Amino acid sequence: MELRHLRYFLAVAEELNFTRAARRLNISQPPLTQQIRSLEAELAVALIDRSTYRIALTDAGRVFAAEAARILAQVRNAVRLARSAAKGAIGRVRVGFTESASFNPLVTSALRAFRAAYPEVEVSLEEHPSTELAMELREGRLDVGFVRPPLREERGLTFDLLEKEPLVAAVPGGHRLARRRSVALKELSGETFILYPRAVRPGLVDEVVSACESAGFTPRVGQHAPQLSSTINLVAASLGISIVPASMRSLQPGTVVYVPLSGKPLHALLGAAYRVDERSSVVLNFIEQARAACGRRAG
Amino acid sequence: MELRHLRYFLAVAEELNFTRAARRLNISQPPLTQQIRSLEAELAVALIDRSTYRIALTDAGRVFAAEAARILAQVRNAVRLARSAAKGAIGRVRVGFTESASFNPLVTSALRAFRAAYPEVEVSLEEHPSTELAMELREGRLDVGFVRPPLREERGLTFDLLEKEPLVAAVPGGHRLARRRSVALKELSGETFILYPRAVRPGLVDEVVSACESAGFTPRVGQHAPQLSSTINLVAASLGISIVPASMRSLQPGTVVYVPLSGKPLHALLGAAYRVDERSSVVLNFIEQARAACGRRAG
DNA sequence: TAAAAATACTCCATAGGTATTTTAT
DNA sequence: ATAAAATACCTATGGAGTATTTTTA
Repeated sequence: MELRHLRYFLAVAEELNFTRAARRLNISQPPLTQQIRSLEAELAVALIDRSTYRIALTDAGRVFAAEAARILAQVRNAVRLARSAAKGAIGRVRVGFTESASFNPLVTSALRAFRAAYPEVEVSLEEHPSTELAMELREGRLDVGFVRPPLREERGLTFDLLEKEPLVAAVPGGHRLARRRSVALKELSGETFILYPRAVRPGLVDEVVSACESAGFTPRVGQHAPQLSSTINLVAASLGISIVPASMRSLQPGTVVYVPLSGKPLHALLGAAYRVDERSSVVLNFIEQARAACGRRAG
Repeated sequence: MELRHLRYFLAVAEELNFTRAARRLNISQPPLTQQIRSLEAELAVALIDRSTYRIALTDAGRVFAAEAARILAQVRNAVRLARSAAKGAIGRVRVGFTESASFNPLVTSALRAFRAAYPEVEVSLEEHPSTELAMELREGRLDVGFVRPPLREERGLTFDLLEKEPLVAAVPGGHRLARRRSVALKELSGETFILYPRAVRPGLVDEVVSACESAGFTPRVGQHAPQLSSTINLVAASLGISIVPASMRSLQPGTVVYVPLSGKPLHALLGAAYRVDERSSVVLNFIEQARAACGRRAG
């Protein structure tokens, strides 16, 4: 059986006249009769009652005509859906982000913009440590990652830089530097630092440590914190100070003061990572929206 | 587009390998490639990502494969439904009956038996005066009618006799004949009769009137009742007596006594009427069931 | 290099056309 | 007598085959 049989039979069922149906189908009457007969032979069911002058549908014919109409409608719908999917207007995008990225307004505004532009696309969100994100992306369990470079292994991944965000010092409320409008990096040389394990967040740690070394000292690490948010909690508990991306300001547990750094600006980079061979329009549209959100923010 | 394209594409989508898919489809690989390409050309959408060594589905391909699977399942279902309908196992039968037939246990047991045998068939029931039933049947608004002959116009209709039911006298509770085990027709010559208008129920009226005339008197009609059930109500109110089918015994409003008639038996006929050119298996099955119910009752 | 898809052709099955007959009213 | 479906026969499109080349890992 082919769709041709359904199209032809539906025309006959609607016209109840082979000659008119054939005209409507732009074929001649004999092949139409032929096709309907072969359909009936395949089903082993009479669809048309030819015993009367005006042909009529049998019970089976009525049932089959209704089904044929549904099937043909579903075929039209399948075409529509495939075209939508090709344009990236339907489908799914699996987005991952590191904890620190989740505090950045750019990430949330990119998500908002994408949902508005592509309401039919399902967006799933997952938080992972930076090191895991690269693996999830390469192995196809995630499509896009909001990350801070460098990724542990960038093979097979593209990184689009979205934002260079200043780093600021985070100090407890009562700290000697808490009232300052800005602070030079070397003024922190005597402080106890709270940092995250290098294994899980190499980019940010390397940036901070090498900057301190440029300023002439090696930061004394009093405590490692597994999460950026727990870093802030430990700072609030006066266990030390830290250096964090400016967007962390939105996090205010107890009394933590964020003091801009003076001197040579230090930045945390934020961007979107995705597979170099990514071809999904949904995913490419998502990255496009993220870049656009970034442009609006910059401009 | 033809179902062939869907079948072929689904095989490729499942195997992710043209050669294996072709083997599964019992065709060679080049025509399969050819058909998939022509499908993609018609949709103007890439369904398969051929840029890698192992081919992959595009987003659109995944969507289309899912739709293709649904469509093919629906085609299989359409075939199944058409075959069911041809056997008369699904569909609809519209049954009409006269008021007097509705009191007959044969009618209700035929309906019960049919519903048990063909649970998927929708049965609609309508009550109409005998004269209307014939028209409804001939014009195709009903499929089967439980009627008492003669139909006003039987052209185009077949009548299957199901039962010959004795007629009995219906008298008020206090009537002189109420205690009798049986009564001869001529004993009713002095009574006032309650009959139904001949226009709406010719069969029964003619039977009764001609029987009375054979017994040597013309029944004196005191009252016409539009319904058989109102006839019984009028008898209960002592406005007269009547002669009704024995199955009316199930109707007992107030005190009405049904007395068998002695002498030459008088019968009301009950049967099923349907179009002579009826070809619906559903309807033919229904009539078959009615005859079977009748046989069980008789045997 | 090996495995798989694409290309180039050949062939033939069958969808579709034309002419005509049969059927039902 | 007429309208419509069925039959008979023919044509040619395109689906499928074989052989080969190209591509990619």
